[in-house]
Amino acid sequence: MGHVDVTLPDGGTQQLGAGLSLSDLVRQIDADLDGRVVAARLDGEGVDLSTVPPAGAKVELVLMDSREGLSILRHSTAHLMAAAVQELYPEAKFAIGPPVEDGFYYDIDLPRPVSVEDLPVIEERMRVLQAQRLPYVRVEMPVDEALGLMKARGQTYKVEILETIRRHGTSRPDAVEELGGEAEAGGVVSFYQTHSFLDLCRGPHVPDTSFLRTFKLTHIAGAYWRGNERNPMLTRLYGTAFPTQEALERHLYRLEEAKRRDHRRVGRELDLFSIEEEIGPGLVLWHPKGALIREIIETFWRREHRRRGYQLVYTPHVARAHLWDVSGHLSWYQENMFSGMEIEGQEYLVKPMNCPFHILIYRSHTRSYRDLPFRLGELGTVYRYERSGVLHGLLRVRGFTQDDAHIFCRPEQLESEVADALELALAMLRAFGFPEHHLVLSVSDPNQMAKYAGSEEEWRRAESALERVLEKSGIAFDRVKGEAAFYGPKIDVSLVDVLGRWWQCGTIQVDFNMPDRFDLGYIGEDGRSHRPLMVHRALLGSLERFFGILIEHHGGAFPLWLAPVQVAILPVAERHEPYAQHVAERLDAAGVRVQIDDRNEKVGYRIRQAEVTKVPYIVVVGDREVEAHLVSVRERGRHERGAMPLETLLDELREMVHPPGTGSAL
RNA sequence: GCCGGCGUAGCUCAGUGGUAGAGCAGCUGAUUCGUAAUCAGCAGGUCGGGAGUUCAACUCUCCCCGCCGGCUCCA
Repeated sequence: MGHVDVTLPDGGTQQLGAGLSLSDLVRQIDADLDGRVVAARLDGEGVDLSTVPPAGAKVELVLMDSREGLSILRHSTAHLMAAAVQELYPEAKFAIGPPVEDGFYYDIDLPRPVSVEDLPVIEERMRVLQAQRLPYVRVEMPVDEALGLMKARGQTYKVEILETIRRHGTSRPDAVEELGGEAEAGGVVSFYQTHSFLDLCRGPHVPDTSFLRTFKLTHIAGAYWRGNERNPMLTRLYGTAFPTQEALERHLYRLEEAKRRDHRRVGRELDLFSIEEEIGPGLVLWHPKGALIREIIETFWRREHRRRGYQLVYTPHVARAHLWDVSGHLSWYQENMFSGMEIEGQEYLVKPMNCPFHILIYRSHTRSYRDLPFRLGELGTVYRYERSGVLHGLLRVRGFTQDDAHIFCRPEQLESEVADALELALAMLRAFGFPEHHLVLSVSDPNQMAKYAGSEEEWRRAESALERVLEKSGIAFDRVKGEAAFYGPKIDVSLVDVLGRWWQCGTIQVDFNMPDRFDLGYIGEDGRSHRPLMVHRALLGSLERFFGILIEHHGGAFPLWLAPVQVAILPVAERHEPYAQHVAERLDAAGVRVQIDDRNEKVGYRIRQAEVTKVPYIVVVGDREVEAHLVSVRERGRHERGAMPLETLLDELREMVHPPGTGSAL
């Protein structure tokens, strides 16, 4: 018997007896790895462990707890779930069942509706199957044969997928370019057999069900076939799987943590905002404490913008239909606009965006090149019709205030304007406690230049200006082709919150369309009229949404400068109230937001109240403090710091109660 | 919008066809208290809205409103 030499990722080689599989290789390398390796990569291609490697192959083992291994584990679990569903519902038709961020799902066309009560039944069936140590057997066959097989089994969705594959050589024709062509039309496809469930699937999979450790079916949702609402609605069964019980428990804990921080819950508990059915969905009431935080955010925002040469404006909430016709909103945005109202025979529409108003301010005078860059900022409230199913607390609403600005500049000023806007965006986010960001550059699709406003030359210059800004920033960014709006390329800024979630907030967009539509101009050094460039930008996005994110990030325990009540003062008994009043006045004079809690309750009760409402500082004053002119300080989160002179506390608070700086101002 | 679930007091939730309940919050009183809930009493609900079935509906049916989880992260 001969043997083959395989190369391992560490550069070493292993000899493997001819005809032996990768499973044998794993056992040969280290018996401890057996069961922890779920699949392998052969020369970069994912394969099952049952594969027999050819001589000279480069082998990488995929461990269960790696990102890739976890996906395979979940994907295999999705097949197990499908096998269980097929047993319980023989007429079920299967669509797709991929692994996702937190687990996996399978979209299934079921003969009757199922609810969460059915999940334990399916899960139980899965456990029975799992215990049988069923193998995942790979079967390859020509596309035509596969089509015949799936047609015979009535698996209409699989038939559709196979027809796409036959036509395009891949299941996703739009991705052909990225994948570099993939298989030739009329090629071979693979199936995986688990118990009686045979599924069209590229793989790889774990060798058998004993590799699956701990899984849980989580919820059910509807999902359109191929995400298109003209297609039939399928039942999507969600589940998750992990290599260990502890990992599953960590995941469940994280979900609970997210629930604890949910801004809808915290917003109610801390009395920050509400959304009332009588007013309408997606329309927000800012209660006094929430409004106070918003006011602090807005004041900070205005200060930072003035420092950087923005001029702040106010504009109306409605405008004549004609304006929206000129701006083009009526033709490409009308379905998102609140319907119009008629006044004196004229139709008026509620604004979904602020740009036309800012443009008219620009156009209200003849502008000279000396006026540029001309930066207009506004906390502008807009209304947009969002479909009822997508509304979500403060994060997706119908009425919201954008921290909007429009910059009119000369082409040669574009790069520095975008750089300044990006710098401001990042500085603002850092100030609110978000040090980590993600940047995405969206550029045109060179194959579809016809659909874009502006010339190819303008696009090329703008895109390279944005790209240079990003490169100089030193922050990693993704460049996505074809994601630009028809009117110009853009940079999107996402923040990363304490739970590691990404939230897109900021956006900086070049616009080649509006200046043309409104025929904007400026007089250049040559005395002739030129078209200015226009940049739309928002940093926080919308105040409503940003507030929601901020609540969840801090779990309601806002940093000192944002806390609606910064210091709670608790007199131990009635006779200490005059002293409490004195302390409050001193703090108030230093710009600290204080509240005396002199309710007829024990100190412990009031401390609990202050802790529960996330007040950052608690000051207790009783006989000892009155006598020695001290304050007893306690910080949010159970730190009792003992008595200190009022001056000491004042010194500590004086700086921190105010908004932070944002570094380099212009 | 669509699929599934939910809607009882300000909040969290019991109540499976026969006179609407609890805890917290609120109000009143007592207590004057030292670092995460003092005690007692009172008040609070067209059971999301409307129609129907029934001797009788929070409970069963239908319509509407709202909320929650989702609606292509490559077969």
